[in-house]
Amino acid sequence: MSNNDIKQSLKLYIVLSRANKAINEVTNQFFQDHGLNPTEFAVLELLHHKGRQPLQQIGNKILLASGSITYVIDKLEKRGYLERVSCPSDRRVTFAEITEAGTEFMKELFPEHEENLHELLSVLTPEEKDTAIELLKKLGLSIKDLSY
Amino acid sequence: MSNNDIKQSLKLYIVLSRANKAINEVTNQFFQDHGLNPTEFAVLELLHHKGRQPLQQIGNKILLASGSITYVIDKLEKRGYLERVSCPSDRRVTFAEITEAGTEFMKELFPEHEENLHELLSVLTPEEKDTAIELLKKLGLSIKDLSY
DNA sequence: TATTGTTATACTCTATAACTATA
DNA sequence: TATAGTTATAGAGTATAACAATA
Repeated sequence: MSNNDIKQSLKLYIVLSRANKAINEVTNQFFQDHGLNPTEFAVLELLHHKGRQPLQQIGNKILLASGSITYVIDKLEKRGYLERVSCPSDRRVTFAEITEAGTEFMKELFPEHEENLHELLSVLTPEEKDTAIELLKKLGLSIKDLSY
Repeated sequence: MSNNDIKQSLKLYIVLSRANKAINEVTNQFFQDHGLNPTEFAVLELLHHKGRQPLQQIGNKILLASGSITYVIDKLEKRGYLERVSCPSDRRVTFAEITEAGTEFMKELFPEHEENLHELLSVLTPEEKDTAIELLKKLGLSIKDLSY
């Protein structure tokens, strides 16, 4: 493997990092303008799109320890965006369920989030986006596989 | 603009985020194995490749407030990887300069970092990497422009 | 007056460990 | 015994504001 191949990989890493960072700066600011941090948005998005979830599973999906989940869920519950619901069949389990207010909030927020992203990515044609999606998907899956 | 275009952009955002996250999990672990966090690696990399820098400018380049820069530079100085050098022509200014030990450290670390990345990206052919570089570079630059 | 860097302080987020209650 | 969630606690990293030295 040549030195040029190494440099090419480094270059790809740099442009990938920069593109990701540039997008995140915009989306994180958007979340913050609406009183959320990225973790909180991730939780609300999960509950909004996938329905109520046991706290444990939320922690697994967004990679957060149980004590940290309690903290995040507390904050969102205090703001009225979700509520805790006991599981009748297993009384150890608590679901987080998005409230009416939380649903309204996400119905407003999520399409705006999508449009922000669409605008940020507008320099690429639909064909270029398909190409990028294919390459990045292959890359992401491959790296996940390598990690196991 | 159609709903499908919006969904395509969302999809691109998701695969981009995931690929980036997958890479960062590996590189951050690599940094941590060598006693550094990503910010500290970024500072050392800057000094290693671009030479000594006024503290203020380091803060600008890696987006850190002046009080936080003092904290990071303190930590790296205590480990012997850099030292503070007064600027003779403007006595308000302090440079951070990488030491011999820091240089040796980076001469060992950086090629290993590059090889790790190369392996992580090995699922893509050189041609695919060139395509990805071109698209992501265009994307990153365009978003930066949109922010101003 | 403006700028550089330091100090002191506080805050946010996350992890860990001990605990309670269920299973 | 094992699991779900809470509580208490600690730590890392960052930001802010007040400050001293210098321009």
